[in-house]
Amino acid sequence: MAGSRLKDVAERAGVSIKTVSNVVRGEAKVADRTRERVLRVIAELDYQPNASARHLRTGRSGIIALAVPELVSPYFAELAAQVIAAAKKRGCTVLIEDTGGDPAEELRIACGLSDPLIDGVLLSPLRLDEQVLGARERRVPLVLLGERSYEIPADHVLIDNAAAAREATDHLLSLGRRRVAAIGQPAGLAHATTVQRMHGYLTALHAAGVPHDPRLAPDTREFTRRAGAEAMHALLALDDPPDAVFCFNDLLASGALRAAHDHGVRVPQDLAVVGFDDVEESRYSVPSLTTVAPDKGGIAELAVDALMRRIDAGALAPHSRLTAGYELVVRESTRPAL
Amino acid sequence: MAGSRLKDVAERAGVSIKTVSNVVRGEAKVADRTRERVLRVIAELDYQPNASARHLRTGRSGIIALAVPELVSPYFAELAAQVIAAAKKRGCTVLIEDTGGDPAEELRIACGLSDPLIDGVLLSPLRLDEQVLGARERRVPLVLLGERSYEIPADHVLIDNAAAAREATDHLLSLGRRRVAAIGQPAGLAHATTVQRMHGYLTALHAAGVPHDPRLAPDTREFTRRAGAEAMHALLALDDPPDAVFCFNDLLASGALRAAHDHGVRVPQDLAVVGFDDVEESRYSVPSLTTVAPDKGGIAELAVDALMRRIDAGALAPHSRLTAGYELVVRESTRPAL
DNA sequence: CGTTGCGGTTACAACGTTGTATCGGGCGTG
DNA sequence: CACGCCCGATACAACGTTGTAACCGCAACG
Repeated sequence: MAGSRLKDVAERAGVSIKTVSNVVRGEAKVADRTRERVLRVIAELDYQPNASARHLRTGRSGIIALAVPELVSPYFAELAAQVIAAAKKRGCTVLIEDTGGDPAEELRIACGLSDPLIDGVLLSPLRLDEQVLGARERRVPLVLLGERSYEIPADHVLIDNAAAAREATDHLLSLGRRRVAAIGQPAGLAHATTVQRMHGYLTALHAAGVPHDPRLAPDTREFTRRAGAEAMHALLALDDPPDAVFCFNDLLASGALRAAHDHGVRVPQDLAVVGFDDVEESRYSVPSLTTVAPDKGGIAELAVDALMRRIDAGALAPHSRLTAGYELVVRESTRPAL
Repeated sequence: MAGSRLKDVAERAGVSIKTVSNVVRGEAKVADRTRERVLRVIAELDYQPNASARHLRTGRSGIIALAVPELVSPYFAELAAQVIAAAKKRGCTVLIEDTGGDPAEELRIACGLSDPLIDGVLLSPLRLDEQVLGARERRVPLVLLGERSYEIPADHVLIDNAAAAREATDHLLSLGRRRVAAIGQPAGLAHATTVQRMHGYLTALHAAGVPHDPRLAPDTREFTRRAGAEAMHALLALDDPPDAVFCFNDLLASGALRAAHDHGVRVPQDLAVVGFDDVEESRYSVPSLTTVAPDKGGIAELAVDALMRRIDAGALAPHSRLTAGYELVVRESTRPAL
């Protein structure tokens, strides 16, 4: 039955409630004979622990929240799926929040949500100012996903965006391209991740002795297909348009491919394109997209582990900075046709 | 402070715990003067009700689960975002589960998850057999998303898949195409939604006097880009290949576009393509995709409303069958180039 | 033979909330 | 002036779980 409690099991097994509780959690010592009997009754009654009562007593709910800027963005959807899997492996459930990239919403979540049921939060902040974040009052265990520009008191999991961006740009340069554009430089104040990618891009250009033309790194409002298409459109309207472009994510790249097509520009012959994220659709686009593939599974595992450590350790333990891997996946958008 | 309880508020306001509880929920009568005083203290202490304690007492947690076959599938990600928004509007939170399309997992979820914390479940079953579902024991309030072939005792929200599929096929026929293929017919036993779409496709062919060629509706393992590409590949290898194809979702269509490109087949000139779902990427693919756009917002609203009614009404209330709208969006993949 | 120690078990209280029953006092009525 | 009534507020118990401390019987030890 659905509504069976420790008490029911205890009565039927002829032991005390606490003994059943001990068996369920495998904590204290229980004689083998007793354990077997209890386990049998548990199976018979299909006993399921009541999460709320447990939480009320222990302060642990086994629920963590994952807050992403946009769930409809394929990268975050893929990441969310990985986080759910990683959490399940560790016996907890994930509650997904969609901040819409709104800083107020992000702060609300960093402060523990409306819901005090949450054990901890994985936050992928888009625009949230790091200093505001550092000053937050309610200290819900928190792990940040993504690079941070400032030193802030929180664990975070990241990939080496600068190195990855440099590798992507190097790849374009190695094809002999010299007018290498970048799409993803934000109009206003910079998101830390973006800064890193821009930095990697500039470093690669510099190392190759290619001067940086600011017109090749147009301002980009958002990380969407539309914005990518608009930026590409503008780049192709230049007197001396680029022969390669590094897009800061795959959505931008997807929009860029689309715009190139509209202009009759051939990819990769006239324009080589590299993205970032390796979302699934990039393998099937026309042409398929060369992209930096962050190890999403690794990010999820590291993040969930870090959060669980933080939950156990309290706010005092030192903050960690964990780095996951990445890989440049070369596909048609930078490979000469056969 | 974070940890303030009814008791703290009560002491500070000089009233009993129960009075504070009454003020918080606005249930029983409280004198205006008392209410004001209590509200002021609540604000001062930033009191937040403890969800677990409340749930323990009332049996309501304010958390509903949404179970989808694959969160990484853009359609489900977009739907999930809509559901989260609809639930937030009604003051509850959504816990997302990824069943991986596994019938056992789907059944587990339909039976109330491992987590009895959940008030109710929105389930989008992929392969779960309806009769098994009807026989489930634990009656967690449940609303199904998607068409059901059998009469089963559960609320469900759907769109008229047969009519939508017919409209999509009619559109292809109206372009003068006569060898209209369909991608999405499953190999094994049929998913209800798929049956409906197949039915709509056949109805349209029949109404137009076009004979049905079974070779034009190849078996499809999964609803993925890869499967779409494979199916299209097979179709284009026929002696008399199709001049149009209706794909049962946008992922299949995306794969089909990709395969057409690989074969040097031009879309829409040589092959017109229609998808289903209207996921965002379909607006930006090359060529952009004509597709059936279900009203995802409407589906989410209807589903959450239905679930909340079910939670309130108990298992006894009659089951409802709610229909959301859809729309055929015509884009480049069926529109002659300018 | 009494004491100590220990493995196994139990009783009890608490977590924060809400439903039920009760209480007190001011008011209108007989 | 005594009575009953109703509004507003309160005390208490319960929801299902777990931490703490106590308990019991038995073996080993002094």
